[in-house]
Amino acid sequence: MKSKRPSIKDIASYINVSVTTVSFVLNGKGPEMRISEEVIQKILNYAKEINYTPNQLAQSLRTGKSNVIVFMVEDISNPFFARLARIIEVTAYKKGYKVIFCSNENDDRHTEELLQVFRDQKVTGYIIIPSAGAKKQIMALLEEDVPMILFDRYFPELETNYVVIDNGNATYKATRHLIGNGYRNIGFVTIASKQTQMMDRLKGYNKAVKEAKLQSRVLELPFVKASEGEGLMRHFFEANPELDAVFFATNYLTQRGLLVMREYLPGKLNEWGIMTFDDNEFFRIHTPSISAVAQPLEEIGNKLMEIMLELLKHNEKRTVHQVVLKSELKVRDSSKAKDANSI
Amino acid sequence: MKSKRPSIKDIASYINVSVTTVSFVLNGKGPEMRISEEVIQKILNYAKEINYTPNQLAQSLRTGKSNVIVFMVEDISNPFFARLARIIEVTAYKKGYKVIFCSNENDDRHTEELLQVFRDQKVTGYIIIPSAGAKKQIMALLEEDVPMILFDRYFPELETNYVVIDNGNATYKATRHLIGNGYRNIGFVTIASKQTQMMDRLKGYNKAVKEAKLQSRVLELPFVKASEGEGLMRHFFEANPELDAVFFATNYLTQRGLLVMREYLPGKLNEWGIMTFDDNEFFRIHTPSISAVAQPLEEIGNKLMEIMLELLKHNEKRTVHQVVLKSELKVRDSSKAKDANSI
DNA sequence: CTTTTTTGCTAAAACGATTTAGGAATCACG
DNA sequence: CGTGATTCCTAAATCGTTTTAGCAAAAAAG
Repeated sequence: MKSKRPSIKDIASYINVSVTTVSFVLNGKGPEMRISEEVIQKILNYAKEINYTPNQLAQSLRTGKSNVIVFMVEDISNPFFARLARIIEVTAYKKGYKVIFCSNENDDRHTEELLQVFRDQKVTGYIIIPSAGAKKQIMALLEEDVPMILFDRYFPELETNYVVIDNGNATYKATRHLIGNGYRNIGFVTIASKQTQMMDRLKGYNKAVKEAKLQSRVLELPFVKASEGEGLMRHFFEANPELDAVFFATNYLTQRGLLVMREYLPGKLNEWGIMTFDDNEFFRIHTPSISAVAQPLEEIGNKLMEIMLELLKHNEKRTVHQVVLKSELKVRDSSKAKDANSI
Repeated sequence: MKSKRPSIKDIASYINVSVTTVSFVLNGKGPEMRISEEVIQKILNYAKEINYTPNQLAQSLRTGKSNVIVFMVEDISNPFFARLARIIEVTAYKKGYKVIFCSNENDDRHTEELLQVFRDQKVTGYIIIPSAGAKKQIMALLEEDVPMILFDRYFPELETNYVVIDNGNATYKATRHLIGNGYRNIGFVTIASKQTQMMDRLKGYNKAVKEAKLQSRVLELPFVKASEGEGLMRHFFEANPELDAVFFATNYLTQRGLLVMREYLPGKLNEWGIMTFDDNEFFRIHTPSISAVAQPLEEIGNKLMEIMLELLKHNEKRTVHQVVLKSELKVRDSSKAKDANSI
């Protein structure tokens, strides 16, 4: 019952031609190789009839290409990445590629280990959020000349393909929105990081604040355990009693921050202006609903795959694809002028 | 520069033995095959020295095993699945397996298509949340006798491995908890589904309610678009003004439900008892914080991989692994007796 | 000193494709 | 008719492993 799946050989012997011929035909090289129309048709028909699909392992072994795309993010359980993964998945499968997801935990060694594994697998393409110090590994990949796209962040010194968003401008605008709604002492909570996306966000905030002649109040959390981060946030909030708004630079920080606020400064939850980077379904549900800079997930995912497919088709390294997408400010309750309420 | 990665052949010619010998040694069959200790050591040393790793494609082609584990869920962007994915990922990579994630959208055709793709790939093992009508496909896999574990739900009629949680009991207890805190008219919002996990939850609720001689008030949402679901929920809430608590049977429903409540019955948010199945970071952050039945994610993930590795080692189909894990009730503000507040 | 057994290894086929180099017929042309 | 071009196809190598079957030399047994 468990009949082996048909191979090229089966087709060959049935039609009474060589496997070479069959291979040519199935790869569309029939005409080019001057295989007669008659034979071509016979092969194609029979292949369809027995529902032939090539053994990808064999194909990969021979060609050195595996039809596997690696999608490496910081942490696949982060909703932002998970949703992106979903979008990537759909297009990839449609085009006959499989996707391997993995999380590098923003750790360079981990990144390196994973890449090592994949190198052995002749992975066809990489979509990567590089960890902070992964420049070396990315350069190595560049040298290997395998299709690769960075996203979320990139190394300005490297000529890589990338898809990012306008972090600076988005943060600038969101900060201005807060200012426009009457907030004057806006805290900015971010993590200490030299990575492009975080630097740009900080710059955007500072620009808006300076333009408005307001004071910049930044808390740069060292990359620490959640619990410690909460302590530092609390201290920051309490040490700056004049704060009337806070801007969290990533969704992760917002989660922490909201908890801290509810715990220690419950009154401020509805009083302060609150803004976050990276939207999330729960920010809509939260009371008050949280205003957010929303990354255009669909667009990012589609763009990534568009570029990837392009790279896979004709790997012309002449053109580097560098895309910056616009993000959208979702204005919700948390950033509206509170005058009405503050009776 | 781009030196080819070493193959078994390189080792063979360097040591001056046949590839057969090298293969035996590298597969630990040296002693068994009576390769001299001296040669074994030479091979192992050299292999380590040049940092040899086998070409998995070739290995897979030859052995018919691909070292790829498929992890199929409803929707990888659902936080519950994403977090589980993360846990699976860690163990799998540690053991030298790769994981391919995919989403079947709880759609049978989609499940079938995906499985078709994977069958061609000689996937080593499957961890699957089956879509409602995927019994046939699961049976087909069973026949192929490839390692497979279902989770979250299963088909009682099929003798498959599975890992699930005690849906019935957990819901029963959570409902009793609500009752114990003084709630008397508890609505149960679920989706119309004959799948084990949903049926069990409904049963658990009904049991608790009946035992307490309370009335069962169930809203079974047909599987519809979010927007329609919200309309139905709203109607349900308004048509049952005597409600004083609501139990959402999945995290997805809770999201919708909280939005509906905030929109149309804002007063009830702090008044009603609220309980949800599937915990989530945001339920902690929410005001009021939402009580939840938390699935033991770590345990589920670990158990799945434990069984999978077991199956991969000695595929003895004699024993079927069927595991039911306990879930934990996280009591938060939303289910505490509200008497104090209702001045 | 044969014969048998054990030791220590290897040749070659196989997995299922792709691709290079070329061969046999047929045809065209002078 | 001889030569060259064209048409249509194929043999065989290759990718990097695993595995079966077996061989030569040394050791043990008789």
